[in-house]
Amino acid sequence: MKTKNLSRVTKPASKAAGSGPVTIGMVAKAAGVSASTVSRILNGTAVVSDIKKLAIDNAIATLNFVPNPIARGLAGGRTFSIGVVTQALDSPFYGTAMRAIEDALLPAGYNALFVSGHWDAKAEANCIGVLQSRRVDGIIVLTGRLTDQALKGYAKNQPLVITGRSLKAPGLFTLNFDNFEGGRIATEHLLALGHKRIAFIAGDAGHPDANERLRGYRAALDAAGIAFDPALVVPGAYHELSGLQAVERLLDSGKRFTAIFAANDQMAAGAALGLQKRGLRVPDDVSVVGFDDLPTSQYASPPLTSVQQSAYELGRLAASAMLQLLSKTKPTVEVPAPRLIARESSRTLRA
Amino acid sequence: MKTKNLSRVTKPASKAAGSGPVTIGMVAKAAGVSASTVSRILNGTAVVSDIKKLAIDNAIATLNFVPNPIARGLAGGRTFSIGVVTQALDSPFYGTAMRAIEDALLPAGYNALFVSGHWDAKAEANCIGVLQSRRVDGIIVLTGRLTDQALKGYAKNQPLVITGRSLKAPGLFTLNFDNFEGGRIATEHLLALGHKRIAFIAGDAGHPDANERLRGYRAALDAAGIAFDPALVVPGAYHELSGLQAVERLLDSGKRFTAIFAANDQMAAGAALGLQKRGLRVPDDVSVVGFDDLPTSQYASPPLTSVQQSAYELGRLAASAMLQLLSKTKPTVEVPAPRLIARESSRTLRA
DNA sequence: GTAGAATTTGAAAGCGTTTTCATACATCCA
DNA sequence: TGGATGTATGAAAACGCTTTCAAATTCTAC
Repeated sequence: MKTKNLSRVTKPASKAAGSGPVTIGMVAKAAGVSASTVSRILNGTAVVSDIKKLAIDNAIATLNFVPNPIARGLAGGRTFSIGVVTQALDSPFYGTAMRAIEDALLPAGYNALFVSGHWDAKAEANCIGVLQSRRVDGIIVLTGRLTDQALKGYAKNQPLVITGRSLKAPGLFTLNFDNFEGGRIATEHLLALGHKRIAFIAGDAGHPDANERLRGYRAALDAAGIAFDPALVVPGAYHELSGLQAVERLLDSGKRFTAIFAANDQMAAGAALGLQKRGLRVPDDVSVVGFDDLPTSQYASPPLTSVQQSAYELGRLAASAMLQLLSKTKPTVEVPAPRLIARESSRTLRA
Repeated sequence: MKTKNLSRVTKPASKAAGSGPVTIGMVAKAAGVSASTVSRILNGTAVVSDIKKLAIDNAIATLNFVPNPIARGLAGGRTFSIGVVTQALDSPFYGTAMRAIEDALLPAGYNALFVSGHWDAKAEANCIGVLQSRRVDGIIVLTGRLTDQALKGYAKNQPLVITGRSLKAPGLFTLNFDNFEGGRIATEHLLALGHKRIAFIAGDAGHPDANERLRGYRAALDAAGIAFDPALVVPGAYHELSGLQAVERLLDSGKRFTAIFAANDQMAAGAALGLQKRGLRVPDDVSVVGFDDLPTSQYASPPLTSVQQSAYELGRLAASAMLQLLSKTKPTVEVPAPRLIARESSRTLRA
């Protein structure tokens, strides 16, 4: 009764004389050894004679045995699952990163547990609580708002990989994309096209990424000998609507500009729409550059020039760093440098 | 050593005299009862005297006890986790559905385990295997390619909720969006605007949704007394690029058309881009209608007319159906009817 | 050939719950 | 008052695995 709906796993309904799922004990019996020995080869925790190993491998194969992760978790303290705190399950950027994480973890025998923090430190803390209660073996935090201090604390409980910041602590590995450089090259691109009045739609101020991108924008301006004009910087919130509103505010202010650099692609899309609503063409009247290079940006109308920040790569690296952390080796991964993908939303300034 | 990195959960580091996580035994001792009794009030499986209940509740609160889901899973056969087979972790549509599922499951004490099937029956079967091995209490399959037969089989092992098809079997609940009606109203909308030559960019042929949408398109045409023209139907694959390619094929064929109905928004976006690349304006030269009403479609240039299929609602309903299934009540949820959201990508046919 | 070390193995003790089973009371009705 | 019911509780047995511990075996070296 208790185990009624826990059936054997891989083959919905096949041989296996007994009833219910096949256990390590059944394998042991079939192979003529003890359960301990089976466990040992399962985990590689000790050498067993070749003859027994063969018999066990055989029994496992014929019985179609799959170890029960729940029992494994209870007994061994490892669940072979990695918690992933993402900010939004439905974000195109993080979605891609999640896919990469899954792709990297599954072959290693780990499962990912995705939860979303909704860009809120409190919710994130909650997420981590949930994940810890599920006894995940490690946690990957995609960006997020938790303080460095809190993160360091969590890292004491299980390995932690964090993107979007730089931090050093035991059991913790950070993976930081060079947002400053990204902001710089995007601005540089527009400058090279002859633009001098470049508006910047900022990201959320509480967000380190956003601030770095702004810094990059200013650095490029500086390098070109163009004075920074605060009136050309408008706040945004990383979603389409805020990009649209930012453009309206900009236009209403009467301030002149020939290009817009938005701190992410979603705002850039909103900005492009806002421009078009006011009868301005992209890129003929105003050039637009985004950040992130979302998959859809390639198919926007017009296709959006953007700073490539490969979400897939980020996720992949985060996952492999976690795997390395779990195997007690020092992670060696490194985030690729930002790259500008020029498309049709930006063009040389018309004379 | 073994339990070194499994710490208490909610408060990173606080009271709790002993070491490591607090267990049901510690609660029992603190409350002066047996572990069985604590378990009983935890699960509500038996009445306990008010006096003891109070003492236990108290002990739980002060010790900050959180039951270990792993142990619960082993002993009780329930893991309080629901597996979700999505097709793509990074799809805007399914992303939203996943968010809804998480939103609905978390308050009920359940966690979602997301895995992706990549639109491949074999991969999906694999996913289900993984989920079953994790002993999830139920599985939600978002659309997917598995056969009805296979699904019925899986439903024998644990409750199953499936979207995108209609099927009856014990332990199984389906949630079907009316794709036929959606296809019909989208086409009707274009007809009402005066269009007569309406191209259709189809979805993947192996996909019931896609076929239903096509059926709806044909039905609307029929009702308007317009002959169906196979040359106006081009295949697509539900992503932007395929929409773009479909338009190119259409244009190259020389076949005349004044409107395009794409079987999803992503293809509609690609189609709009393809049109613009060839110097055709949307909606002035060609009207475009999509399907799904993705959040970003509102901010496309121009904003896309689409059939609203609320992914959030779908996810929410799937989750609550699952919860009902788990509590042995017959699910009562029903999918809302399709609704057309008219935006600027479609307009009356110019004389 | 044997003491001692090294290696392979199995029995048994957990891991933290749920659940069964039996016990100790309280309650009821005649 | 006494048996028959019923009800609240605790002890102990699962759940399926890992891991410790000690025994059994094999090897090494003198």
